[in-house]
Amino acid sequence: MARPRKRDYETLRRELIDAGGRILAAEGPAALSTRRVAQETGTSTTAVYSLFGDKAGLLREMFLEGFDRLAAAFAAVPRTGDPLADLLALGDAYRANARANPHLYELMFGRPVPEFQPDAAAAGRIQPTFDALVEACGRCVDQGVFTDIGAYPIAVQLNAMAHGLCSLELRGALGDEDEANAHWTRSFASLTRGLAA
Amino acid sequence: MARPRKRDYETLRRELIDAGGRILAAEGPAALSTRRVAQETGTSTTAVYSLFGDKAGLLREMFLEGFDRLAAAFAAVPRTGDPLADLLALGDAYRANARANPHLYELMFGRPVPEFQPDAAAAGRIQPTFDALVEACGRCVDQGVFTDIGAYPIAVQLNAMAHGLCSLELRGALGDEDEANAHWTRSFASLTRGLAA
DNA sequence: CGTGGTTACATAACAGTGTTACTAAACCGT
DNA sequence: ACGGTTTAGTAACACTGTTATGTAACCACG
Repeated sequence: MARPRKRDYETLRRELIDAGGRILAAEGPAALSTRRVAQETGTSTTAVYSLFGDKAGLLREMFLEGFDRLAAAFAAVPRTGDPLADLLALGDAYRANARANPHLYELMFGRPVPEFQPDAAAAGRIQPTFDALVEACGRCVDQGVFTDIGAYPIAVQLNAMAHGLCSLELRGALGDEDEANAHWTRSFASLTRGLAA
Repeated sequence: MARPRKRDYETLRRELIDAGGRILAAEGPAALSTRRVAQETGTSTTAVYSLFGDKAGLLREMFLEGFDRLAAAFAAVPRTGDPLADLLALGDAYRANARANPHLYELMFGRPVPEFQPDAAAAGRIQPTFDALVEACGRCVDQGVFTDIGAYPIAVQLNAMAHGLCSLELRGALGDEDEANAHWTRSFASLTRGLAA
């Protein structure tokens, strides 16, 4: 009935997203063009527009891919009997993910590409990963580690601190890796101490 | 000896920077083009390239303009006998400046425009405003408000928290203004409590 | 009082971008 | 075999940053 697709719909989709991620990581947002990702995957710009509708659509998928990776990193954090340690482990996972995918991190939490800013639907995908943080905070409250001002406000504070530190570190403002480590541990020590019961 | 300048060198320079700021605030980074700022100031793109060398050069000046405004906001914060109150006032000034100039804030601390990222010289201009924060932290340490882990590490923690909260708020992730206010006060209450002696 | 030289400025061209018509190609039901 | 329908690639449009080219304005000098 119709001309068959050269590649599987899903594989082409993934190839384009991956190519975008590779270009973004290797050469930054300025090099990320529809022609480039199309050429990189051996197809034409039409693919981008039929699959994603838009360059923003492609960026949206890369954005979501970034959150999938973060969610996977969070899921890999074990749930021990020490909720505070779990919380700090989540922070480490957040940081490691940001360092491993700096450009995706910028795409997710910065605003590096003017063509795209997360819509409500995309922002909704953030929720699950944030829920993991809230859940861990809730366990800290339940076990009396933190004073109960609500798990959500606590999560916001930790999130703000983690994001702020990531921003500074990715910008190189936290010195070398040892210094950055020290800033991270000190910062979360202060904050969790202030949150403690 | 030569054709005289239509406008004063400095005034044209300022007009271009202001036009850039206006466009950035009104229509976002996507609308910020050399043709546009030139047209807006009644001149041609040549002015941008002869004065700033580059679009990145114009962005650089806007970036520095943003820091000048932040520095002015910091300078307007009075120095009372209560260093902790002064510190919180600095935080409020930081937040107010970010809310008043959201696109400049993105240019300064986000990475919204791919054509430009702050070079070392521009980054050096950040120092004075950060020094004001370090100084206030130092006074807190001196008066025994904070445990002495060093004024600089303390400033980094406060800076990270402030930037993290600003990012979340500008993204609309902190709810309406009342909720955002609550998050700000709670967060700095926790952090300063954790830093307290 | 011309006139040449030097500088300022504007226009237009170049390469590259996102985006979208248009056209060719390939399959499958008839 | 053939025709209809869907896919995919090409090329065009309007835009971007950037640069080269041409023109206009002034002043020193003859």
